[in-house]
Amino acid sequence: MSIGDSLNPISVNFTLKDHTFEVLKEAILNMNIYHPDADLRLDERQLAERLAVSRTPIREALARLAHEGLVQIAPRRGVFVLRKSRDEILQMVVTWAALESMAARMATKAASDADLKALRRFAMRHSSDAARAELEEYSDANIKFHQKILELSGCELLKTTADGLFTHMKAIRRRAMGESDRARKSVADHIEILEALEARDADLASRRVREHTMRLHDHIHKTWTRLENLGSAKTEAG
Amino acid sequence: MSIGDSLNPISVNFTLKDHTFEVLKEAILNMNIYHPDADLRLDERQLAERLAVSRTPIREALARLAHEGLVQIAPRRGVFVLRKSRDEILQMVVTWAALESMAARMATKAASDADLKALRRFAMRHSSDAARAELEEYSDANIKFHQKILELSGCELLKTTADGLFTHMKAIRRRAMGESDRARKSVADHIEILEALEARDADLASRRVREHTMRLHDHIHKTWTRLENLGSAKTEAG
DNA sequence: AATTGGGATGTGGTATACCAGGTACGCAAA
DNA sequence: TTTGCGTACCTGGTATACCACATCCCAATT
Repeated sequence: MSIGDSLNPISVNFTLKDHTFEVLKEAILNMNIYHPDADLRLDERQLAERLAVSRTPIREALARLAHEGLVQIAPRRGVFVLRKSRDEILQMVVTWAALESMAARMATKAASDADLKALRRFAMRHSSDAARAELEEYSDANIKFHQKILELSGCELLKTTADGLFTHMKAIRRRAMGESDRARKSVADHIEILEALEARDADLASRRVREHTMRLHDHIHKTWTRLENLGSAKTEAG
Repeated sequence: MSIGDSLNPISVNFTLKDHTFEVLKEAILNMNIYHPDADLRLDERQLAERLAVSRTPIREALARLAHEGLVQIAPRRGVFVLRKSRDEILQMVVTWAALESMAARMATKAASDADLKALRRFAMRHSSDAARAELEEYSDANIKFHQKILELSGCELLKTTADGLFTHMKAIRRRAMGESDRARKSVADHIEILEALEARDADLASRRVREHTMRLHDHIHKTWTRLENLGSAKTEAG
């Protein structure tokens, strides 16, 4: 045994551009973009100064954010955080449903029994006291359940593509979870999805995932008439 | 009715970055990246000089290409055109199937009778002589048919997301079209999809689109054992 | 002859200066 | 008071210089 056995390559791929991207993304997600008089303008020079880097990495990070749909770059006018309209959110839910239902279909073949057992264990952890559980916590677990299905499909691209929507879905699901009796119903749905997966029934698993997500779609369609309310929770709490 | 109704903002968003992106993308797609000794390295400075712009717009274009998966940027080592493995191509087909089958489902509700009539007219145009038709031409029509379905879903995000895969799918479909009896079978599939749409049968339309695309998946899975052959057609022709 | 260490060279990463287009505001004229 | 215009300033777009790291080559050493 040589010393090399315990040595792994150091992460050498660190770039300011990537770091800046993460920081900005986090900042945007944590700011209340739906507050009526929130400041949505991002100034390249100001950000550069604030993060103590030059404009170059800032610009590349902003370009990436623009590609992900978080900001809009208006040439010579400014960079603005993008408010999602209700319709855009609905489209994201539909697209998510498309990806995850296909993932479920494939998972009935690709996932091992051990995988499904682990998934069931994970889902059950929150089944008994979902209503009383901390919403924030359950919401995270909820998201994770859906991501797990995407992983179990064995198709990385499905997950990667969904991850692009993940940022938005996280906020959406959290918001919707607190409404009416959705948390309890959600748990029941998850169990049914699990059973379909365990039965290796591709059509059924696919359908249940789709219908589960589309219920979120319908819920948003009915209740989120004005999007400005999206960010109000945080505002009122603070 | 005011004059404003017929006035759209003039395209003032021309930037070198965008233009560079298009040019590079076109160039990459037209080069035979699967040729065993193709030069896959892209040099920022060389490209800048060749296109008579500075490195800045080149870099932003390359970053975008990297995000789309066409190139890989290795810090301080170089930018390389990415060869897709068979497995990655298969994943793209699966993801495409997920998006388009959902689109078909929605199209059964969102598309107007006139839309479907136009789609049928379009599909029929190549039905009679698909086998004899110029493959290149039919392949384009084939892609267009699928894109139309995505459009008819009324969900822009579905189409946008699929467009990200479009670049690759185009090459894949074209390559696969010339093999065995796929062209003729493809036409028959399209007609069946159309009939499901016209019957406003969401489940059926969704299933037929999925199975149609997954047939492409299976075909590739079986026949494309070595990916280097992907680019050989052009090489042999030239 | 094989190995190794250092420097030359090339690459993308970053910082910065400058440019052109866009906005806003104030002043002047009607 | 309203309208028109001009200017000052602000923004992102672009060009360019410099930096740190990766690689390759060659000479010095064993």
